[in-house]
Amino acid sequence: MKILLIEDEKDLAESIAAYFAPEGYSVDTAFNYGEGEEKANVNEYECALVDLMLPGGSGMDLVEIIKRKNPKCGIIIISARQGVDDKINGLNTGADDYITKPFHLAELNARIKSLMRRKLFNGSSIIVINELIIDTGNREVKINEAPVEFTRREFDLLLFFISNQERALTKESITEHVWGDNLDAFGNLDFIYTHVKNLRKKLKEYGAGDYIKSVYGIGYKFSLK
Amino acid sequence: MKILLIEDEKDLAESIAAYFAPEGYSVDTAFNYGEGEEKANVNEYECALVDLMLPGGSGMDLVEIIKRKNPKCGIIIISARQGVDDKINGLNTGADDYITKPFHLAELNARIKSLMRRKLFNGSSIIVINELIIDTGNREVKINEAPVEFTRREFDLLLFFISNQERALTKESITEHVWGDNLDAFGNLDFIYTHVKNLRKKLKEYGAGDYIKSVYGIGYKFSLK
DNA sequence: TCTTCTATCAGTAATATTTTCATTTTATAA
DNA sequence: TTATAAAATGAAAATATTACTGATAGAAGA
Repeated sequence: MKILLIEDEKDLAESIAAYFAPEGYSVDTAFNYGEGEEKANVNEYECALVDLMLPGGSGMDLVEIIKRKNPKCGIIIISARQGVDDKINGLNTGADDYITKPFHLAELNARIKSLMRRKLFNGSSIIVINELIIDTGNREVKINEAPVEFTRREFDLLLFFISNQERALTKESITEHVWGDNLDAFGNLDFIYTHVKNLRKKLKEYGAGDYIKSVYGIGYKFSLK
Repeated sequence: MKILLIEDEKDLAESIAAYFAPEGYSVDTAFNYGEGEEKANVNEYECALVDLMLPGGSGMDLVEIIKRKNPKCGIIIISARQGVDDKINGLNTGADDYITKPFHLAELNARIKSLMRRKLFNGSSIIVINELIIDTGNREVKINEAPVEFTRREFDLLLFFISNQERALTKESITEHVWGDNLDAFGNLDFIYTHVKNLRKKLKEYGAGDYIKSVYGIGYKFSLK
């Protein structure tokens, strides 16, 4: 996910960028108004973090510019001010959330996740399929109300299945989407068997239905029927 | 739960009241010394949040007044000062906890919860867990009747653990509560390992049980089982 | 100053995850 | 039915992640 960070305190900007790198976010930093405007116009971001007090102009104006250019971009205002008025102003110009300094990066992270969730699935990223409840944001799964731990691969695999329900998926396409392209160009795909096996086992263990069907010669199909 | 908030910064007071309303706390606000004294004398509160710097007098005196009137009332000092001396003074006059500005409402909330938990143990500030005797007021610990010295961090860590028995605590939440916000924004949490190590060592040395369990991938859990 | 406490680090251990592999079972077409 | 390819299975090896330890240097207090 691409994030635009417009913040003149270099230390803070660096901390944020460093914190989010392992989260898989790529953070583009602008240190003043002009830089922020330029980057916002040139690139497409899914999320922008905008400080209100910037050299060269007000963050509030940037919020409007970003929103006009790409209405889908989620915007979080960062501010040192405490007043409630600013909060209302910020949200009225199109920002989606507001956080005041000082803050914990963990909290900023939570807010970004929550925002993305709201954006992506018009309200929530929680997918309910019979006895399965999948929270794509927190990567948490519940089966019959009980929380169940899935490994990274298991979760991604499950997610790929449920976002392609009732369609036969080739092993090639599964690997491509779940494992990405850092795979030595379609050698041996047998490891999928093991992962499907583990996923099925875990689903069965907690009493979920037998949704993952094998499609001989092709791959698999997630089907409720 | 009834909370008395004595704070002259109106914005902050409003934020606190607004934050706690949905938590089910009813917050009474006083904006200066006199108002605070009057409310404390008229009503019974389970918890008081007292700013040290108040128009009309020192919050420290209010702490004594409140404590004399109702010794069961939990008191958290709010202060803009950074010094440790203040902290010690505050705790000696009868306050139970101390939080410095600026702080996150979530942290204040956590401290109130934790304080209430400690109070509930038996009304006094002495917590007995098998061979452990912890006096939260004097910050003294006895193990099998023998007094044992703990450093500040060790004591706070132990206290946080026993206030959250049988619950897995993430490293993040531990740092947030024990180290507070004077931390360079949640980079590396490895130092926890050392403190847990030292705490475990000291407990073991004096013959206490092995109560601090590791929870792989999460953090720790204080458990008597 | 000297001592104690705290934080950081590197090396090691423990645990979890992913992949590989040999074997067995199953499905399909001739 | 039978030959064959595909899929499932369990175990074990290879990786990756997380936790622990001891040493140490810097910070804070006495």
